[in-house]
Amino acid sequence: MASSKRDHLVDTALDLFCRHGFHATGIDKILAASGVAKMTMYKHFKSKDELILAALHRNDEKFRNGLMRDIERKAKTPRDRILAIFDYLGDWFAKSGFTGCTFINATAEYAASDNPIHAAAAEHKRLIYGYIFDLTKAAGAKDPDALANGLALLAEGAVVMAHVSGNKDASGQAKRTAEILLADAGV
Amino acid sequence: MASSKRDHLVDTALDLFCRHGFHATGIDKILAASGVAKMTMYKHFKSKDELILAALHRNDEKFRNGLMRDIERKAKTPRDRILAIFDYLGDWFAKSGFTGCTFINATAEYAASDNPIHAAAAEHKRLIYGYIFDLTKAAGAKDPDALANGLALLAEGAVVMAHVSGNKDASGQAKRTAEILLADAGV
DNA sequence: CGATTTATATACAGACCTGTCTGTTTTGTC
DNA sequence: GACAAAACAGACAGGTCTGTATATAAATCG
Repeated sequence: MASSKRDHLVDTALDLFCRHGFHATGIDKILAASGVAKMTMYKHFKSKDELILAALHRNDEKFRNGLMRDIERKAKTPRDRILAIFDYLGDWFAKSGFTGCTFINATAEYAASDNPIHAAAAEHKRLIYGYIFDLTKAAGAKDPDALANGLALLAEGAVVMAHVSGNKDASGQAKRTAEILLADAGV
Repeated sequence: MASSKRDHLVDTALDLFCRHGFHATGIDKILAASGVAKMTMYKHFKSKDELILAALHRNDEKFRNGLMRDIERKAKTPRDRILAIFDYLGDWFAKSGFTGCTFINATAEYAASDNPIHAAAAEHKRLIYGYIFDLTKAAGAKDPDALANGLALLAEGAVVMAHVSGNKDASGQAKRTAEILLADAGV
C-alpha cells in the first residue's frame, strides 16, 4: 500500500501535536512513535511544516465529519441540530484526552496571519461557520448570519473555557445561552 | 535599582512570548532583545518556566487593570459597563500587534492541566469571570451567574475568532449578541 | 527471476536549546 | 575611597532540533 505509511505518520503526528503541541513535538518523537524511518517521512513530506499541514487537514476532516454525522443522526429539525452542536461539544470535552481545539492551538504557535498553518486553521473555522449558517438559514431565523455568528462565538468560547479552565459544563452553559438566541431569532 | 532589570526582562519576555510563542522564544533571544546578561536573568528566575510565569502575571495585571480602568471611565451604569467590555475588545483587536489572548496561547503550549503555566491561565480567566459576574449582579440580572457565563463565552469566542480568522468585527458581533442576553435577563 | 521502487538503519551537519561556570566590570552605599 | 552587591561578557556542557547523506534490506511487479 503506497500511502499506508503516510497515513500512519499523519495519524501519529496529529496525536502527538494535540497532546504536546507543535514546537514541543520533534520529528524524532513522531518517527519513534510511528516506527517509520526518517527518510521515509522526508520522502512524503518535504518539511515538518508540511506534515503539520497534513495533520491539520486530517483533523479538519475527522472533526467536521464526526460533528455532522453525529448531529444528523441524533437530531432531525434544524433547531434541534443547532442545539445538538453543543451536546457534541460536551461529549468531546468529557473525553480523557481533550486538549482543546487543535486549530486554536496551532494559531497560538503560528500567530503570523500569513503563515500557511494559521491559514489552515482559519479555513477550518470558516467551514464550521458555514455549517452553522446553513442550519440557521434552514431554521428560518430572522437574521441567519447574525444568529450563526452568535452561536459560533458561544461554541468557540465553550471550547476555550473547557480547556483553559477545565470547565466541562461550558457546553451546557453555551447550550442554555444558545436557546436564548434561538428564541430571539424566532426559531 | 534592584528590580528595574527584572522588570525590563519580564516586559521584553512578555512581548516576545506574545509575538512568537513560548517554545519558539529562546532565552538567548530574550537576553539579546533586553540587553541583559544571562547570569542576571538566572539570578532573578531559576528557570525559563519561572520567567514565563512572571510574564503571565504581569500580563494579567496589565490586561485587567487596562480593562477595568477603561470601562469605569467610559461607562457608568452596570449595563453600559457590560457592553463596554466588547468595545474594549474591539480596540484590542484593532491594535497592530494583536496575537490573541496570551493565556489561551499559553494553554495551547502547556496543555497539561496540572502545569503551573496552565493554572496561571485558568486563574486569569477566573478573575475575568469574577469581574463580569460583579457587573451582572450589579445590573440586577435575573440569573447573574448564567448571564455572566454567557457573556464570558461570547467574549472568549470573539477573541478566538479575531485571532484565528482575523475577524476584527468579532467584538461587534459579540456585543450585538450580548444585547440579546441582557434583554433576556431583564437588564 | 530481475528490476525498480520503497523502506530501513545510522551517522552526520549545523544550528539551537537550557542552564552552569568563571572571571571582570560596574554600581551603590557606608 | 573602600567594600559589597549586582550586572557584565563569554565560554562551556549536554542535549535537542531539522534536514541530509549513505548504504542496506524488503517489497512490488513486469
